[in-house]
Amino acid sequence: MPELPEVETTRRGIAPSLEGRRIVRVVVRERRLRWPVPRGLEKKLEGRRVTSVRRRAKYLLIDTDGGTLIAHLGMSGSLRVLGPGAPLIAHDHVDLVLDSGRILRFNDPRRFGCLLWAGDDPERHPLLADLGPEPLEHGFDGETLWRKARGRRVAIKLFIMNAQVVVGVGNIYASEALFRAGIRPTTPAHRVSRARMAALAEAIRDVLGEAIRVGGTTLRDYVNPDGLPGYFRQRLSVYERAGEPCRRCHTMIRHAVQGQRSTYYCPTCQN
DNA sequence: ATGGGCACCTGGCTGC
DNA sequence: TGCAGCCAGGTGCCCA
Repeated sequence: MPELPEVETTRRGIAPSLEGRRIVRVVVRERRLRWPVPRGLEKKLEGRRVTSVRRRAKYLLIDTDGGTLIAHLGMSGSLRVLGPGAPLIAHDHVDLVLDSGRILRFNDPRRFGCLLWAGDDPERHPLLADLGPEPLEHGFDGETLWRKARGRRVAIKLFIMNAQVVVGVGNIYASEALFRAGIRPTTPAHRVSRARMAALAEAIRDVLGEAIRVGGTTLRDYVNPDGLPGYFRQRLSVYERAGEPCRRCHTMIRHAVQGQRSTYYCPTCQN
């Protein structure tokens, strides 16, 4: 569920409670996530001190003085920081108990998320090794996009959702960024001009940045580590607005399916 | 190498 | 009220 803004909001929410704290106990109630929670993860983590909490793409990297825990929230996962003795609810799969008494609790109804051990140098982990640039950092611009699009006939929406092209752009923000850039989602990637790729890169940065600033998008069940929703939903231009008027030109927003996923666009503003 | 489709899972909503 | 069917913030993997 969470895209980059929701993962970043999660990171900012949990980091202050984790950094500098020691993990005193790890409780795994359900190992069957996207990949099984490794046997022995408890032993790896117990007694370790958290040094930092970082994000790469939609992965959270919890660095300790003895290696790094990789966490992914999948479609329905969340991490919350709770007080001692907080009651369990359905799908509370894993707890990291801290020396402060607080608990970092991983909940994931659909179990598409994962918790994996990366040891030192997590960047070399197979899941992270081949990732493209971070959209909010230097090294991502229209030129990068344009170059990678040479010879690529895939639809531009699928192209920007490809983590080898750029990371962190999921289904909501792909539609939103294409609306802002005025590009039809079905346009083959290699047909998008340099100038429009520049506009698209800027739109991606803008929409992700704005979403982070308001705590991400809550459509159904996303909550940040304090249990609060994100407020970007009311700023969505097209996502889940099929049949409603475009905020810019009042044409009805349209729905389409690409790669078995919903796409939304304005047929007038996006060409 | 590229593109397309499937799989993994639970829960909420819709319509008969 | 019950239930089948459809849909959902992701992404690795298999096949042509």
